[in-house]
Amino acid sequence: MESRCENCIIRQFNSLRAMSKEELKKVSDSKTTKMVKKGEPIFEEGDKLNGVYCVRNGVSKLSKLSANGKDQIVKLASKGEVLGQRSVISQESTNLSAIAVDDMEVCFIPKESINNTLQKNPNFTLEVLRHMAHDLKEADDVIVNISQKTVKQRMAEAFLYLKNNFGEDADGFLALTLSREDISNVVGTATESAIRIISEFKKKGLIHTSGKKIGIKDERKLLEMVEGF
Amino acid sequence: MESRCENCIIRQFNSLRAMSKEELKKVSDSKTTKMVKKGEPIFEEGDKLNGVYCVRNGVSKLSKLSANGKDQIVKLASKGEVLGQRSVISQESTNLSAIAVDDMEVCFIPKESINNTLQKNPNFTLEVLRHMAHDLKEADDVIVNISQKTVKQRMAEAFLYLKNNFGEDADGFLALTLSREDISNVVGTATESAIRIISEFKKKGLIHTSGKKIGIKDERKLLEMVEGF
DNA sequence: TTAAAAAGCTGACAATTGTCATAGAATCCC
DNA sequence: GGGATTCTATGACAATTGTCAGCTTTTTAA
Repeated sequence: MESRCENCIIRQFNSLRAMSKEELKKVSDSKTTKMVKKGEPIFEEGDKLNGVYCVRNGVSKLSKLSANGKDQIVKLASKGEVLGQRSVISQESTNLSAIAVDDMEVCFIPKESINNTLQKNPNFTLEVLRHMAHDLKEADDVIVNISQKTVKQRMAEAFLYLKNNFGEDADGFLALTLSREDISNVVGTATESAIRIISEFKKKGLIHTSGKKIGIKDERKLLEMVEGF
Repeated sequence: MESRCENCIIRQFNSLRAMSKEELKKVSDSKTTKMVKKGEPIFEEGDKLNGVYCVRNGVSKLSKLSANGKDQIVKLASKGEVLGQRSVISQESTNLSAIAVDDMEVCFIPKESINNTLQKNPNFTLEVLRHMAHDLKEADDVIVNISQKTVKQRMAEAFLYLKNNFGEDADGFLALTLSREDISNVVGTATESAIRIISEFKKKGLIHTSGKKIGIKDERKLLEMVEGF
């Protein structure tokens, strides 16, 4: 189901909102919509991107393969986020892979529309810049967390992050269900370690699980653990 | 010794080069130059910055304090780099401290000049954006390195990084001399671990030392170690 | 529906890394 | 110039984390 960018509410959440009506019309005329099934890539590390992808539905993991064959998930992007901006801006091939965690619906916007607007509309550029400044700050936080916190602390933090950013379903489970392997790749640890810590948290009554679903039981204690108590 | 921004060659290396003559003149009239002694802060985590700092001489470490009381060095900035951009752009207090590793000379540019140009000169904004895109890509690499490589690999990488970015002196030592503690804070490990690995590298003939100075002896083997052989 | 594949789980063990204690070397500064 | 302080270095030990192996459960697809 196609629609016009001018009317797309998703736009309210990202830098596209700083575009003028005319610019949006051009974008809308050149964009294409794409369905991506769970597990399929939107793009992969090293690809040269000819545009950016705006997430309409579903969640994507942005990850980077390390020399030892493990993926590190750097960011989870959902509705309203724009993927591939950095690559288009710096005109380099992308350093991250984007893989669907859910079934997804994304809009592809050719780089010409983006670059054109970047050069002509300072408000748009500034808006993109603000977003990127935010991402960079977050990246700094991730660096400090990974290097200074224990795996257990980072696991606790990851669960809280998932709750705060993706919410819970009707039964009190985290709305975004990740495989144990994905969780370990967010946290930056071995899958077995992640599983072990999940078992431990369950025993301690911090979380509860059902299949691969995880629910938070004692948020306060998880928070204390993140802080180091 | 004061001088005019219009004539400053440092500018060639950073986003200020995208400013027009008039804009540069305004910047030059409002800027102040400051000497910062080794060990002194330019600004500290949580400060609200009223402008950015352009490094004319010396090296600064950008670090973030973690809950366990250790600093994590996120970036080493030298001649030509602009500090505090992110904070000024997002109008938040800064998330990093900037401390002089050397004696430094920096120019302070009030945020009004920057913000004004950001709103009026798309080329400048785009240039800043490109820089930030680059920083973000580097930050992703750091995340993957820290989470997927061993301390030994990261130490080897740090030495190569120091050689490539700051060069060597006449005697073949790394031009930028960091304390063992700073090295451990770049790598994200305990100071004792860093020292132990330095000893080990010395025994294996990968590096040589003289006091706190470190020189690279076998670059190839260090590289192999980084790659995981 | 069922066989195959993938994901989840646990134990045992090894490797890595951090912590604490201590001592010598270098540096600072009065 | 000499005492105090900080930095470097190393040993001993403990804690954390990763690896491998084997088993169970869940999911996938023929």
